[in-house]
Amino acid sequence: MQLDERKKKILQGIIRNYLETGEPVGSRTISKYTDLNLSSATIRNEMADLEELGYIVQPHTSAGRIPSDKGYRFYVDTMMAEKDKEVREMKEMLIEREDKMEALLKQVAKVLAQNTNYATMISAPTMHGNKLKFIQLSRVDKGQILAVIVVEGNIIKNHILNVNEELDDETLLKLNMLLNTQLNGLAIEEITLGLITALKQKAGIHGDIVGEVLDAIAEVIREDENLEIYTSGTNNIFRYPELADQEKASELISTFEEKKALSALVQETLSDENNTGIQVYIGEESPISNMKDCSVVTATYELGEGVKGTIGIIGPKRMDYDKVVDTLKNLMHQLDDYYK
Amino acid sequence: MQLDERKKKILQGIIRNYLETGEPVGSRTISKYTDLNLSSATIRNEMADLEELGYIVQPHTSAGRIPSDKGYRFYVDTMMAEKDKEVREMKEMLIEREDKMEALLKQVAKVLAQNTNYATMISAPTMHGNKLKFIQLSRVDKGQILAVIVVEGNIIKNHILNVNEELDDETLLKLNMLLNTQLNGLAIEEITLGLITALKQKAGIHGDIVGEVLDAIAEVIREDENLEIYTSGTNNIFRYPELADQEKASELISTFEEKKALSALVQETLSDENNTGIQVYIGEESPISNMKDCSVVTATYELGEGVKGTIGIIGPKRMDYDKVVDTLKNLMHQLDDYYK
DNA sequence: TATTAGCACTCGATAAAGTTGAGTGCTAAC
DNA sequence: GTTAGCACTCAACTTTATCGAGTGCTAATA
Repeated sequence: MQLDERKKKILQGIIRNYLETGEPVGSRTISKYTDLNLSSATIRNEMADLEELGYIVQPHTSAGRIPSDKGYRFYVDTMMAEKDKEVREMKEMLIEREDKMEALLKQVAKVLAQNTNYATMISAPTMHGNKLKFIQLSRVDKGQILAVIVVEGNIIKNHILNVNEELDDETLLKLNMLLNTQLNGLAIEEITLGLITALKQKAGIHGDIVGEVLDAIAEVIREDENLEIYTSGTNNIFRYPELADQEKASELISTFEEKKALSALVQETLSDENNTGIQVYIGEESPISNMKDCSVVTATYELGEGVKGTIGIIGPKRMDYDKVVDTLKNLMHQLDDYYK
Repeated sequence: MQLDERKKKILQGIIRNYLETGEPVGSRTISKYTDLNLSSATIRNEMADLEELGYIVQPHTSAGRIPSDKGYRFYVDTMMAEKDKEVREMKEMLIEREDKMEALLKQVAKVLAQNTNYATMISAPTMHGNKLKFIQLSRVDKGQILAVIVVEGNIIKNHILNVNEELDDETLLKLNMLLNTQLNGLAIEEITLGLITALKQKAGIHGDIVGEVLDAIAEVIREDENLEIYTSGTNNIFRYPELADQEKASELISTFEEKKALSALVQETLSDENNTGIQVYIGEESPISNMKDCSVVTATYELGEGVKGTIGIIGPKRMDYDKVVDTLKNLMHQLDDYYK
């Protein structure tokens, strides 16, 4: 049995209606709701077929039908390339520019949550494959050296080193020269053990400090691995009764708080090769088991030169996929423009 | 009518029992629970008195009694200066040192939440009254200058300035010298308009850049005003049925997410003059209206020289005040040791 | 052959009625 | 002052009844 045009229309009607109301959809509703002019009895027959095909399910014997994961998948896959809604409000809100990446990301998460009424997350861009742009050592105190490390994409990391020896200005200058000439322009992966040894040797008696700086750089990478994730709109889950019961809500909220779990989602999204930009995970498809009752829509944004991050929207399975996808697309263009 | 010794014992019994069970406490329970050897009838008489005095209330006619805010207040005020429990586990967890303040604070919030089973928050230390320690301008790119600002307490802020003019190394060095000699050691409040004008004049044609750096410093302060707050254990509120219904949970969770509201709490705590270190807000006493069904215990920590922050524990009114206070005291010692 | 009207049936949701039991206040006796 | 005893209260829970949206199936219709 195949999905003919009429079945598609009915399925679409069921899903649309369910997205709106969150209640199981009965045959009579569809009979009136669609422009097919069929009686409820006919619809019932078709619905029985659709159920057999696995697109819809009955929560209990005498109830209407709700979409199965397969049904949602069908809907998302086939019926989504149309609309072009305005998200002007968002544009305006984003215009309050923020120079700091962190603040910007938080802002994005917030605006997105407000706009969609779903929970949102955004990961800070990882600097995988990125190049060191600048290193600066400064003495801030006796025995304390501040190392500032700038990576392409203007991601800045600070690190304070405690040193025993007193360093005079001249030595510091030399060390700075050395580090910058040797390391700038290198991708983090390119800093090999051989290079490190050579560097230490050149630094002579101050090899220790060079070692510490390199450790700091390594730490920057390590830190980058358990990446920063900002969330917002967590309490939106209470808008959807199917997620709002205590057990589920508690689970979801702790998932949001414990960013580690979310990073699985980020990794999954970033690692996808044939990435068209936007992905939809429905129910069990999600890499996070706690989200089996949710759908997750993710997008990858890029701030030039491989600096990539992920935006995610988490809501009930009956989320408004059209709107969410549009919103994300729009947002990605915004970000592109922003870091032009 | 006054609280005699027996009434105190009964009140204490009621509160203790209620803290444990969360259920209204009846006269028979107290009759058995305490070592007073009184019948339930006598207890009933005493309980009627305690109710009249406002220390306990009946949720409905034929139920046991629960403590009123006044009852909790009495309990907290009088019965809290004794115990000395071990919080060894926490000590161990904290030993995994983190060099970055931010990570440390997050860690503290998390450990605290795990230890107490309440929701926790911690504010990053404000640098009110603090002194500039070090300023460094570096060229990271054509037309891009990185300004690193270090304040006492080793709080580091980065700021990228976009400049039109090309700056050569020598000029940069001069500017660095100028800024450091003129500004280092000054409290942020001491940078007056007069000083700014003088600085710009000295910088000559590069006055603009000095202006921008000062703006950045100003921004550091501004940023400091809407301070960083880290939270953890939000989902612990689901452990307490009296907070876990949808409406309350949703409100509380959005309060936690919207850090602005929490900052009211921080301000309140920090501004309290006769601060003995730990404060308890019961129900309506809290500066955050959404928390009228909670109790909040706050502590002020200090990392030397006026760098102060706030730790807060938010739970139900029937929270285990003894344990929480102990834990906080202990933690404050830890932090003291840490930044000795 | 596809569609539809009709009907008996199912079953969650809601309401109504009944039951239980912890807890109270009051009184009278100790 | 303390306590035993008793009638009373009332939230919580259980049981029963009712309702109605929705179904599957059958037979009639176009």
